[in-house]
Amino acid sequence: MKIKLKDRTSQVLPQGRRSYGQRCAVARALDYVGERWTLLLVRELMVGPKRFKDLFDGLPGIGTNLLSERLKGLEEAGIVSRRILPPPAGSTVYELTELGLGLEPVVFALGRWGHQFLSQHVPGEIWKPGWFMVALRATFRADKAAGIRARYELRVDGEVFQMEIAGDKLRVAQGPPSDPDMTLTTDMRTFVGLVSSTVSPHDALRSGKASVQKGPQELRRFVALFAWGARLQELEGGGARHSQGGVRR
Amino acid sequence: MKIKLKDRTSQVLPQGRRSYGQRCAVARALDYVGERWTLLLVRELMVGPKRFKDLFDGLPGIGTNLLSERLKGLEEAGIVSRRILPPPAGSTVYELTELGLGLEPVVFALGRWGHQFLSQHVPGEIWKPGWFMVALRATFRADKAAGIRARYELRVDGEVFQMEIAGDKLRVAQGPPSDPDMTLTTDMRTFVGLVSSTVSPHDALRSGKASVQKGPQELRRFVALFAWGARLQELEGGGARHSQGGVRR
DNA sequence: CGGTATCCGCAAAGATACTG
DNA sequence: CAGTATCTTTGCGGATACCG
Repeated sequence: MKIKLKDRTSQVLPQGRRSYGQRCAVARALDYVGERWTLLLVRELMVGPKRFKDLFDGLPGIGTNLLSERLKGLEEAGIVSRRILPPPAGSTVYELTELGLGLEPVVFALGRWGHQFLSQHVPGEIWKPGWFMVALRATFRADKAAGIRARYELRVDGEVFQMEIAGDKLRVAQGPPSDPDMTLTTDMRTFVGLVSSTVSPHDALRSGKASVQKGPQELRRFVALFAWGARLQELEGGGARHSQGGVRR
Repeated sequence: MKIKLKDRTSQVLPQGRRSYGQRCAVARALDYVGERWTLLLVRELMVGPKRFKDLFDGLPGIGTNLLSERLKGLEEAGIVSRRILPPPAGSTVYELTELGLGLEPVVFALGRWGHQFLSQHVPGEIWKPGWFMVALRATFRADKAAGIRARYELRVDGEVFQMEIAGDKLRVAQGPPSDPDMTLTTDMRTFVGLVSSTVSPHDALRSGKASVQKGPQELRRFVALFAWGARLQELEGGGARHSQGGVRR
C-alpha cells in the first residue's frame, strides 16, 4: 500500500491515511472506519464470513481495487481477518474479528437512524436479503423473545438464512439450519411487509406470496419479535439511553 | 427524546452527491452523514448550539468552505437548523434538529468503540474539553445515578460546562449553571485521570491539579457515574444488546 | 475464483485568499 | 464574524488487463 506522507498523517495511526488528528474517541473511530464503503463492508460481514466475490457482489459500485484496499486496511487494523476454509472448501474468506464485531452497535445505531428515510423510494436502488437480516438483528426485541427457543429457516428471493432465538439472544447466519421449527419462503417485499406489520401473516400466506413449512403457527410469533415503525424508538440509546437532550440555553 | 417516524418522502436525498444506491437503512444513513467531517460536526453540536467560528475551531483542519458546505447539506436534510439568537446576542448559530438529535446513539456507539484506541498517543493530536463532555454522556451509567439529583459546574482548561443529573438522566451544556452543587476546576489530563480512575480524587485535590468549591464530597460520587475501561462494555448494545455474535459456519 | 495493477476522468477535500 | 471563491491535491469510480 502506498502511503503519501503528510505532516498529520505521518504518525503511525491506523492505516497511515488521512486522520482527523483529534484526541477524541469518535474521531479515532472514524479514523478507522470512517472512509467510504468501510462500514458497509462491516455490515456485509455481520451475517458471517464471506468471500471476496460475495463481498464484491454485496457492495455494488465499489470496484475490486477499492474493495481490496479496504480489506487490507481493515485486516491491518485488526478489524477483519482473512482465513482459508478447511478442505474440501479451501476458499479464502474474510470475517470480523472480535474488534470488528464490536462495531455492531455502530452499524445497528446507523440502521435504526437511517430506517426513517427508507420511505423514500429511489428508482435505481438495489435491495439484498442479507441487508435485511442485519436490519432484523438491529430491531430485535429481546423482551418479546424471553422464553422463546426456536430455529427458523428463512428463504428470501432464493437466498437462505438461518435464525436462532434462544432466551433473549438472536443469531443470524447464511445457509440452512438443521431441524428448523419453521421454514418461511417468501420474497423481499412480502418479508418487509410482514415484519413492518403492513401485511398480515394470514394475507401473505393466503395470497401465496409467502409459504410456511413445519409450523405455520410460528409466523405470527416470529413477526412480533421485531420493532418496526413507532416501536423502533424503544430500542434506541444503549448505555446513554437516558442522557438524550442536552440543556439548551 | 422521541423520534418522529413520520413519512419523510418529501425530504431531499443528498442528490448530486454520491449515494450508495442501496435500499438499506445503514447505507441510507451513510448517504446522509457518511461523508468526511459530518459526524464530527454533529458531535460538536451535541453540546449545544454553536456559531460558525466555534464549529470551525472545534474541527481543526476542515476549512471554511467545507464547513459551510456540510452545514448547508445538513440543513437541507433537516438534520441541522440555522437560527439567529434574539437580541442583544444577534449571532447566528447552528443546532441539531430533532432528526439530528437522533444521531446521538450513533455518535455514542462510535465513541464507545473508538475509545479503545485512545491508548495510542499520537504526538500532534489536539484535545478539546467539549469532546470530553460528549464522552461523559456516552459513558454515563444511568443505574448508578438513580436517585441522584445534582447540578455540577465543570471548568476544564478555562472552558465552562454545566452538567445536571436528575433521576437517571444526564444533561450537559456549555456555560455555567445556576446554583451548582459542586464546582470542579481542573485541566483535561486530570479530568480524564479522575473519570478513568487512574487518579484518585484525593490525590487530584491534594496536588492542586483539581479544586472543588461547594461540596468537595461530591467529587467521588461524580467520578463513579461514568463507565471507563472495563466497565464500558456493559453499556454496549442498545436494543440489539442481546444479539451479538452471529452463528458462524 | 481471488485477487493485483494501472490508467483515466471526475468529484471531494484541503489550502488559502478575499469579501460583506 | 460569517462566510464565498478559487486553486491544488487527493480519493473514488469504472474499465480493463493480467496473474496464480
